[in-house]
Amino acid sequence: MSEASSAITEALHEPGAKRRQIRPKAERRQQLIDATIRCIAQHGLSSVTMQMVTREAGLSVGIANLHFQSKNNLLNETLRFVAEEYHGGQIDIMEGAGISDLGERLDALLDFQLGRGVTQRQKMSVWFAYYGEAGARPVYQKIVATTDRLAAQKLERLFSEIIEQGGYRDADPRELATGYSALIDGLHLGLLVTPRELTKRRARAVARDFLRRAFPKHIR
Amino acid sequence: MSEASSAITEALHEPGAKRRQIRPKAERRQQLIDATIRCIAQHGLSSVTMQMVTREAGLSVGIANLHFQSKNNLLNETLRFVAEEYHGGQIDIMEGAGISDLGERLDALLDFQLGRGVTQRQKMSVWFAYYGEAGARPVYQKIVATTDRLAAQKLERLFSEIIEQGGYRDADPRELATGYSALIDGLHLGLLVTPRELTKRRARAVARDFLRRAFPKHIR
DNA sequence: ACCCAGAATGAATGAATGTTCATTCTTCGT
DNA sequence: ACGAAGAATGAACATTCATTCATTCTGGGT
Repeated sequence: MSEASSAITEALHEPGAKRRQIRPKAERRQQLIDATIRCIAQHGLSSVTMQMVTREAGLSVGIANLHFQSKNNLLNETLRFVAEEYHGGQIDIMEGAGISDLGERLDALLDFQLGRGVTQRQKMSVWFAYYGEAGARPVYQKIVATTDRLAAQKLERLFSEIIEQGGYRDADPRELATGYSALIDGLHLGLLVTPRELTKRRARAVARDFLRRAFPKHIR
Repeated sequence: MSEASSAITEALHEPGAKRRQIRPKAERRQQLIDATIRCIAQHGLSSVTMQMVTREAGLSVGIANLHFQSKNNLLNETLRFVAEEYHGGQIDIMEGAGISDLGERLDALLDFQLGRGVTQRQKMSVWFAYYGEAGARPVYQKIVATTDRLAAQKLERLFSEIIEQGGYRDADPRELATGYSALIDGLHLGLLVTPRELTKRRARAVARDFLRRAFPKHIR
């Protein structure tokens, strides 16, 4: 305190002084969404405040309502972003992603789902924070539903191809796809809630085991 | 308003008039926990207020802080109740429950996990509402951890017995137990978030399929 | 019939939070 | 160099919520 602002002009040049910067709307929006994700992960969806988010973003409180109209809208857009990032990544892999061998493609999918990018606590926290509220908020259900359905269809098709290629008997692609998706979700949940019991390595092994039982010729 | 209380003594006999009742502490606590569950399911954990809960319970606002010391404590106790109900039910079945045949016991477990009692939207909502916050609140992790670990051990032991009895090769009880638990959690999540896509009937079929692949001699 | 321990009430309180908006500041085109 | 468009700020405001506590009421014991 004692060393602060001996002169007003001085303040602009002080170490901690943040110069007001003007940036395009899109950039600020992303900045705020990223800050929201970090806040949800650290404090939980129910205790996130606008002040918290804007401080985390290094911005003032007014700006959030400037770019998003309300807190609710900011939260919705954040969910949309996370959902599209997650499902979008999956879809890219399932559609091909330069991998022609179906077994390898499955492996790539598993890597994405339980690898670095997605399994960061941050993203998982956000994911389940919204899921937790989804029962009471149809808005959240609707936001996820679109991309979710698309990803489910792609997975079903991939499984279909694999089943045909491998000539697997008694394998229903829809049932297996539902099971696999649920298994991945459940593993994410375990990683989040009981990280002591379930390591990322074990989660991977469990998921691979599921795939191996279903498609033994394709996985290891 | 116009017809209300023409005389003070009258008020006590009016149709809507609720007479103050004194009940033992334990009963009031349960009453409040039940109301909390309904409120979380209907409005979401983040928008539950004390006024909401006490109104739902048909009691005054002061009483919640009389029996639980704070809102946080009420929420903690509610989670503890739900966790014990769910895991306790599972453990009872796995420990025997009068069913000697292991395959039938597995079926009973599945019935409990995806049957009427647990799959009620109410209970699922509550379950995942807390999970959503668990990443940021170690308290919730700790509350669930105890019963959760116990249930996991019992499941592992049940699977061990089945593996031995069936002489299944390449079946690791721990891995299978982790996978099955995760699958059930994931299915619950699907039932909650996308009830249109996933029916209870299909969820059951998916879970049975998992068990059949692992223990073909025991399941159908 | 009466009494009192303690259960129940709800208005009052203070703290926290979302939203607004008058004002300040940057940038860019001219 | 200048001015305008609009990006950014944060103090102020209204609302909502958890918590408190002085007061009222109930029912079992005597």
